[in-house]
Amino acid sequence: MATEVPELDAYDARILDELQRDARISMAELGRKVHLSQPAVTERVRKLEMAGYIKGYRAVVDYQRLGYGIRALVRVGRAEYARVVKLIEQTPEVVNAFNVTGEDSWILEIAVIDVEHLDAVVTKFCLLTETSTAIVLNVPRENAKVLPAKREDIKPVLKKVTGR
Amino acid sequence: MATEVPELDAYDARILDELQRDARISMAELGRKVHLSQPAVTERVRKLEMAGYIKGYRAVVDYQRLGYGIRALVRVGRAEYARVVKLIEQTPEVVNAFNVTGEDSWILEIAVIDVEHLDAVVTKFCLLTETSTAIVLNVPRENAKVLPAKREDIKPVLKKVTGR
DNA sequence: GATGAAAGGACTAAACC
DNA sequence: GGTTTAGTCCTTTCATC
Repeated sequence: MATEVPELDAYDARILDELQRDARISMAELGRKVHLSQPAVTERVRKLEMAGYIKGYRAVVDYQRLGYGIRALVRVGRAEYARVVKLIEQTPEVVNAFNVTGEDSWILEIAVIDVEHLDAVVTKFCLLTETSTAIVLNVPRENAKVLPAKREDIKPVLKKVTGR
Repeated sequence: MATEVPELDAYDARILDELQRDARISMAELGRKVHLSQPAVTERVRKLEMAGYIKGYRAVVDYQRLGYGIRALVRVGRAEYARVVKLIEQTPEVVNAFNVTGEDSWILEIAVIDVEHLDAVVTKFCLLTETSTAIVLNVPRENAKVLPAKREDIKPVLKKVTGR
């Protein structure tokens, strides 16, 4: 449900912001940044975790640096759901797998070493159904921070044709 | 360059693994897990950060819980590069923006509150060029862990037609 | 790289407002 | 909900092996 999130106040929003910026910040330092005492922020972070707003904390690694020279987005056509999921599970090169509406049922983000490796991974999915591969040239925005949704942030679309 | 990463040994690989699992683990605990002393892991983590293998640490938030009821992937056709980048910069709903090869120059991952909000965001890009929107139904794999690339992990493709 | 010691900072739990 | 305090644990920086 796309409800508002009235249970989150400005402190929570700032805490979520800071933890998305640097997840390894100490609770004492976080407290200083949001102007709360250390036990207070610690308790709020615990509640945000318990309520499922925060799912975890992850180190962000550099694919290129780790030897993955190519990132690609692979569109995969209609195929039996369970078969695709199983193949994804057997393919560690898939870093994100979206099941989506539309002609292409899946969009997979993969990280591979080189073209030979790309071939090996894409071929596995080609055996199921049609695929279409796009190589990532660059990523001007990656894993942007997300704040609690506020409906007033929606900028209404100006439609040329209005009713009545 | 898609080089190997010989400068990373098994300890570094385990450290990267653990920090991708839980970025807020203490250095003492991390040391216990990878069987190194605490000063030793601390130094290794510092080096991994300095060398750019680790780009940072982020809290992973739940879009749904934060009020974003819809995630979508928007394919955006050919358009002037700078104009697209500028529009992305002005659109906080874009959480990932991939500039890719192929007919669609961009694939954007967006998080929006509801259909009205989706309309507002997609329309901004429609004004530049053609777009195609696919709603995310589910995400069986999200931000999977990545380990240092090893060429021997590539499973060679069995081609039906072989040369000579 | 391990170990050990010492100082500073961070975390937890309790009492209290 | 918030703060403060006290005790414990963690981290950092030495030194030494």
